[in-house]
Amino acid sequence: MQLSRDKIAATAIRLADAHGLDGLSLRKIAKELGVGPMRLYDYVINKSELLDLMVDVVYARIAEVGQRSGWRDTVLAIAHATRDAALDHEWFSDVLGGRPHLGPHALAVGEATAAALSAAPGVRDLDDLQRAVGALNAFIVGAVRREVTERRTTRSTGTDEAAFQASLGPYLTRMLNTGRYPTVARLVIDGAHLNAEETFNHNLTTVLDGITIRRDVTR
Amino acid sequence: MQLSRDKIAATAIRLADAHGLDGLSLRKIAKELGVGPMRLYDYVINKSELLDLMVDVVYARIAEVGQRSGWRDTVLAIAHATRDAALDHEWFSDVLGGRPHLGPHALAVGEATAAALSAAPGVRDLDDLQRAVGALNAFIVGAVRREVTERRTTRSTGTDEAAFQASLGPYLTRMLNTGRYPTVARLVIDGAHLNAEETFNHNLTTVLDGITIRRDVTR
DNA sequence: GTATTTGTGGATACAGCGTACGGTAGCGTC
DNA sequence: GACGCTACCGTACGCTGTATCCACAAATAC
Repeated sequence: MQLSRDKIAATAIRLADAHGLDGLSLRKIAKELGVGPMRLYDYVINKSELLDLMVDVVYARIAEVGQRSGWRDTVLAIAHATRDAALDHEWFSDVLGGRPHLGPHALAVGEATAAALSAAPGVRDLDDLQRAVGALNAFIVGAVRREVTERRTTRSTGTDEAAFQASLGPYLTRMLNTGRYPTVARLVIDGAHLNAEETFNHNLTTVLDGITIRRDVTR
Repeated sequence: MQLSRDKIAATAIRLADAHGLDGLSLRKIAKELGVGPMRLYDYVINKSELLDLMVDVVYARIAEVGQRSGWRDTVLAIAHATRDAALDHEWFSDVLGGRPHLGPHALAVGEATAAALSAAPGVRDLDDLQRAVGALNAFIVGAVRREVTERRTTRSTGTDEAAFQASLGPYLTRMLNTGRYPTVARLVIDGAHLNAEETFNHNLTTVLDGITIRRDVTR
């Protein structure tokens, strides 16, 4: 079977989906492909480039959502596609924001985002656009990371409250019982019921609202 | 010289500051402390716990900003302290949002943030607070990561335009010259002049504005 | 004072990692 | 037939986190 960058990236993604980024090694990818580890270096400069490749494959999927009718719908679609991609490929969130995304599909997503935002009210010039893109991307990166991290811990601890109490509880409940973190305690105890997607949606709206507000004093 | 968790964490932080998280190893920390690598395991369960330790030391510094007069000043102070800390300890941004922050000082920062936000207009109940904290933290995490990543690439490529063109240019300019990314191209070419701190400030205001808006239809 | 237990620091070892390097087999060209 | 070139391959190096064993010193028991 003939190797190729695409095939290598595809199996790397499959392995990373299954065992996380830490569990991913060139040796395992090579073994999965039935070749020696060094064969991969004929197609890829080093592991970091392979990661870039994997990332851009994911961006390709995000870029598929294409253009919607209005700027807001487009932004919403891209944001949700990014979130969906990160939930399918949790390792993606580990890399989000941590390296420049310069692959062709990543650039396509960036272009679509920027083009949409440039049509938003409150985005008057290039500086506004620069900042709007920054704010939106920052939120998406942070929100997705947060959600994936949360999902991982609840998966490792178990979903029900009893298991949670048993694993993180001893330390965390002791901490919260000190009374030094009353607000956090209330959030932890009472706040678990919120739907993740709804929260993402709501906060995305929050950020977009902030962007589209015309402020008189801009700083 | 007597070892301690604090001393280990301190030297680990120093090494990580100097050589990044990838360049950090238990062996190097031990050598720096003049002991065998296995000694560290008397104070720390594994490398991951050491990382948690390091993270909480940084949060201690962030927590120092304490309470300001109004909720907004408090939030601004915490956000800026987080940014400052990440710029001083770039590895901190690699970890931001990627693992639960449950150390005492991290909880203190979370408490201060949540307490401040609970006094913000537009935050009416616990659900609002939960979402506001999420939105704010997401933005901070994303913005800080973005800034550190950007700083790293400009450092590795060189700051002036010529060096940039030489290192990333061949690929990136070729990409941008395809004409498929016109908006991104304009941003890259024209947008480098913005001050980072100002941008952070501006976007932070944007997010806070979004939070404090009272929306009639909340979803 | 001697014997025995206990704890503390060190050295060694293992499995796995990314990747540098040297060798070999096939093949087109003189 | 000889040669250089290219595509493949296995081996090897230095590094990682960490488990395990071992020596020695201090403390306790008789």
